[in-house]
Amino acid sequence: MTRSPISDQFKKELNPAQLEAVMFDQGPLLVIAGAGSGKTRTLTYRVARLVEEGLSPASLLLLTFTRKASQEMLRRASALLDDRCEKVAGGTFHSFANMVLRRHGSLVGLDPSFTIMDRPDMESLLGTLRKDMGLAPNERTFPRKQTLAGLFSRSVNKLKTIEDVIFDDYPHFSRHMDALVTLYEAYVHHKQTYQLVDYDDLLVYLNRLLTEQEEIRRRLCGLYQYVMVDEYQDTNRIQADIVRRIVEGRNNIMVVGDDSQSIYAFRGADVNNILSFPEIYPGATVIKLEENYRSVPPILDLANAVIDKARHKYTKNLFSNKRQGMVPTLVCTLSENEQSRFVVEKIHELITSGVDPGRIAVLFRAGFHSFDLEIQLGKAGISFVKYGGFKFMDAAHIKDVLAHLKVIHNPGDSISWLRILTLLNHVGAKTAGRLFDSMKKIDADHRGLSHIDMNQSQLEHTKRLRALFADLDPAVMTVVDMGEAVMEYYLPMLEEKFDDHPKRKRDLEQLLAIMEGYPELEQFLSDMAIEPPSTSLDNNLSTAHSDIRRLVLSTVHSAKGLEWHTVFVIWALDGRFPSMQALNKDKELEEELRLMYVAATRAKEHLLFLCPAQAFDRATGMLLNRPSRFLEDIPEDILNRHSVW
DNA sequence: CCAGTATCCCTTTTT
DNA sequence: GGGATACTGG
Repeated sequence: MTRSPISDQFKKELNPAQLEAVMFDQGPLLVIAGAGSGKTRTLTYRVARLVEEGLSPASLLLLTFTRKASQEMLRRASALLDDRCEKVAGGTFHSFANMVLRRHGSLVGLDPSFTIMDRPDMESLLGTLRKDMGLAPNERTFPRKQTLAGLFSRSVNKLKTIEDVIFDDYPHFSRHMDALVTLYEAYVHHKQTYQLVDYDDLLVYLNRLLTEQEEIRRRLCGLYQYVMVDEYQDTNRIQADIVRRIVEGRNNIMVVGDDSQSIYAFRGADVNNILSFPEIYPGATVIKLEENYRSVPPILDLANAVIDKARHKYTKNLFSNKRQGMVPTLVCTLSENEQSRFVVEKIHELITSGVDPGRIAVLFRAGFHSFDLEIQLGKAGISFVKYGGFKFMDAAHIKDVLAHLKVIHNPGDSISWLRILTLLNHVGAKTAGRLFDSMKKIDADHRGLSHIDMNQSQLEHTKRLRALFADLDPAVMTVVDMGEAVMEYYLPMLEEKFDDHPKRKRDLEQLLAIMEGYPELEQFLSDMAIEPPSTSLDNNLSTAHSDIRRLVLSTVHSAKGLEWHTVFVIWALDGRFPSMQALNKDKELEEELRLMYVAATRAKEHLLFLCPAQAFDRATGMLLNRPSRFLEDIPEDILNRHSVW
C-alpha cells in the first residue's frame, strides 16, 4: 500500500497562495505573509515537499529567528512526512554562524575554541577597558557601559562608522567622539587577543569568511541547495549579505516575512531587506498570503484600524472568513493594582469556564510591567510561565558558575577570569587583572594560577580555587562532573554573598540538570550563550517542560509568531505603550505602533486592553493619564471602552 | 588596594 | 525605588 504523494494531500490542506509557495521550485521567492496567514504551515509543507521529492535534508537550510521556531517547524514537517525532516540544517543566524566558524573560523583568524560573549559580558569588558584607559574618569557625561555596548553594536549592525552613529543617534556624545573611537579600537583589539566573540562578531566573521574565502563560500553554496529564511523583515544588512553570498549562483532562496510586523529596528533590523528583495534578486516571484486563519473578524478590524494609523503604508490587507466574534475591549482601571486584580479575576473566570490556562496570555511592552501582576497571580494560586525580561542566564550566580567552566575551554577568557578572581576575598579588579596578565605571559591553561608568582596573601586566598582547577580535567571528566565540582566550590561563597541563597541554589541545580544533556563542554557553553533557556529566572525550568500548560506572561517581542485564545494587553497607557522614550521620535513611534499590531494579532477569540487611569513616570516625573494613542479615535463598534472605577 | 558607604542616574524590546 | 558609579576609611 503506497501513500499518495504528499502533494495531493497538500491541495486539500492549503489555499491557492500557500500551495503556490509550497510548490514553487527554483529561483528567488518572496512570501509576504500577514499575521496568522499560515506562514509556518507554508514553510513546513515546503520543507516536507522538498524532502519527499528526494532532496537530501542536509542540503536544505532553514534560518529562523529563534531556535524554538526552527525546532517547531522541523517537528511539524516530520509529522507530515517522516523524521528525515529533523536532519534539515536549521537554527538562528547566530547558531549557524557559530557552527560554521567553529569549523572554518581559523581562516579569518578565529581559534576554534573562541568564547561567545553575551551582552552583559560585552558590557563588563567595556567597563574595565574604560577604566584601564583612564577615559573620562570624573566625567559625568561620558556614556555608561550599557550605552557604550548599544552604540557599538548599532554601528556594527547598521554598517555605520562610530562617528556616524554618534552623529545620528547620540549627538549629545559628540564631544567624546575621539575617546569613543579609541575605546572601540581597544575593544576590538582585546577581543582578538583573547579569542572573544560578541553576538555581532558571529555575523561579521561569517560574512567575512564568505567574502574572503571563495572556496568555503562555494562549499557552503554547494551544500545548501535550498535556503529559506523566516521573519525576513527582522534581519539586518549583514544577515541579508550572508544570505546573498550563500545562495549566490543558485539563487534558490525563499524568504518569508511581513513588513508590518517589523519590530527589531532598534537592534539594526532593516525592513528594506524585505521591501527591496525583488530588486536584489531580479526575477523574484512575490506571493502574498492575506487570508487570516487565526482571529475572529472583530479582532482583525481592530488590528487593521491600529496599523492604519501608520504613516507608512504596508503591502497587504488581512481578511478573514471566520464567523463573527467578540469586539475587543479597552478597560480602564483606577490603578495598576486594580488592573492586576481585574486580569486575575478574568483569567480565573476563563479557567473556570473550561479554557486551558495555556491558551491565555498577558502581553506587555517591557519585562518589568508584569511585576505587580505576578504577585497577584501568585496570591491567587495561578501558575504561569514568563517569556522575556530578565533571563535565567543573566543571574549573577549562574554567570559565576559558568565562568569557571568557560576558562577551562578558553583560558584566554579575560572576562570570566576577572569574574572568578574578584569573587575571592581580598581580590579586587586590580589584583585580578595582574594575576590574569601573569597567566597570559606564561600562556597557561586553566591551571595557570598554580604556576605564577604570588605573594603570601594571594597564595592564601586563592588556595581553594587552585585546588578546584587542579581537579578539573576536561579530558576525563564529563560536563556535569565538572559542574558538580564547581558547585561544591562555589556554594559557600553563594551563601555568603546572597541572602536568598536557597532559591539560587535551586537555580544552580537546574543548571546541572541542563548539563546532563551535553557530552561536550564547547556545545554546552555555546548553547548557553546563543540559545539559553528561553524563560525567565523565576520559572521552574523543570516544570516548564511538563505537560501542564500554563498561563503565559510575555513581552510583545517574545510573543512574536505565537497565538492564544485570549490575549490581555496590559499597560495600554500612553508613555508605557508606546514607551516614553519613543514619543518624540517618528521612526521609533512607528515601530511601537507595529508592536501594538503584533500584540493585537496574537489573539484568536478574545482581545482585551487594560489601562490604569494614571501612573507616575519616575524617569521623567510626568503623570501618565491617557490611554495609548494607538487606541485613540477608534470607533466604538471596533473597540469597546469601559471603566471599572 | 579592597570593601563599605554616599550619591547620582535613569528605567524597552533581544540574538 | 534600584543599580551603577564615586568616594573614603581602613
